[in-house]
Amino acid sequence: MTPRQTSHRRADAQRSRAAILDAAVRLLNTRPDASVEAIAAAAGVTRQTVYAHFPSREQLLTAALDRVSEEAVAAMDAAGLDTGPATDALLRLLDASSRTAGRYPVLLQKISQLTVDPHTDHDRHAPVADRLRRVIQRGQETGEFDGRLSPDWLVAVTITLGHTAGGEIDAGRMSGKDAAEALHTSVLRVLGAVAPAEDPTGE
Amino acid sequence: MTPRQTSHRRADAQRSRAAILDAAVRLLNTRPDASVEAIAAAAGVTRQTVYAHFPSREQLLTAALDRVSEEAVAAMDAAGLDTGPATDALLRLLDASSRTAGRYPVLLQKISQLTVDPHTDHDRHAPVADRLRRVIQRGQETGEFDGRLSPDWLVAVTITLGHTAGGEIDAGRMSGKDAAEALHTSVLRVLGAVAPAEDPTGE
DNA sequence: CTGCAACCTTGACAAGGTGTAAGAGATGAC
DNA sequence: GTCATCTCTTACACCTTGTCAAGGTTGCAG
Repeated sequence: MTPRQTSHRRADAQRSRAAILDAAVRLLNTRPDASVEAIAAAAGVTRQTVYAHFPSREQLLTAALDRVSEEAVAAMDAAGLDTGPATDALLRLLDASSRTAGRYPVLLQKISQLTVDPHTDHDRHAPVADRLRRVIQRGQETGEFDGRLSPDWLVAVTITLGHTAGGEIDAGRMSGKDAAEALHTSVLRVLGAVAPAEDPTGE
Repeated sequence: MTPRQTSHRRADAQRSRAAILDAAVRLLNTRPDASVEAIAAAAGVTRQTVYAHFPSREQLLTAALDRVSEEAVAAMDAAGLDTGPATDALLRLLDASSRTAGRYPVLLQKISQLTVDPHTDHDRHAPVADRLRRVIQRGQETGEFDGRLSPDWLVAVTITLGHTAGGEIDAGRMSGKDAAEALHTSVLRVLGAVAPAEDPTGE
């Protein structure tokens, strides 16, 4: 039953899989507790077909998150992490992430935090975290950022602050512009950025 | 059916309610997806009795969280928020919160983030957030903290950073001591604390 | 263009969760 | 000791996840 994906016949199987993931991302983004049946229906497929591709609901969610994660990673890579001052690269990276995260507010805000397994979650965020860590480490080596806090902690903090900013926007407590500004300032402060432009976009 | 709690007979009803909440906190802390039946059993009560006191599973979780919240608020109030420099008061407050949060790691890490309603969640954290805001505002007024970021944002950031530190501990990626140290430093940096002792506990 | 393997679908089932209901029994307040 | 209040038992309807088997379609190889 399980499509073997590596062998003989996979044209329509691949198409089904893509349709399911597509529907999953779309539905879960507006209703994180959507049932497998609802996702199947939105994909124009039967519930059993979903189970033919994904062994459990959780694995389906994982695959959907991975898809979003790939999109985020692509946007980050397009931001040019290794060019220019680390501070600038980091801000570009934050903006790129914000744009992707802004496209899937509910999905990232809710689902990514109800993962059961801590190290599964860690693995999922790894590609994103790696890029962040690279920039942060570079900044620490060049002296742009303070080196007293460990890169791992700073990565976690940066991601968390990004989620916080997104949450404030979603809750309607901050405008997108204010949140981006507060996020920039806060991240730079935590990083101990020297000569913190403090607020390059403001007055 | 619903115990009226305000009128005539409430001795054993109150006792049942307390036992249920007690069991809920205890069980949910180790298994956030515990069923109502499991909670009822742990409380020495039937599932229907639980439903006699709490109309739905979600309201039960809310009540359990409120109980933990009260404990945290009590600990915070005992920390003496209005005495001494705001920086010291804030650090005392963080430690008090950490101690309470450390007692309910899973419950706070998981449950408090799968709340459905954003403003319900905001209300639940209100008592905690108010005390934080009071200290932060005091620090801003005395000039101990920088005033460029809004108190509301700083409150959200501080709570979030506390959750992050707790998460790193739970995941085994940081020791309690390291996490507390990183949390102190990070919060003070975001607040723009002047003369940041940077790390009063370390070397 | 025919065959066959891979895929999808229909239908049915078991297990477990939430929430509701009615009636009999136990318990505490007065 | 009485009676309202609370709890228990039993039963139900509904939804969701996950599994199974049998039959119908589709696409690729030859």
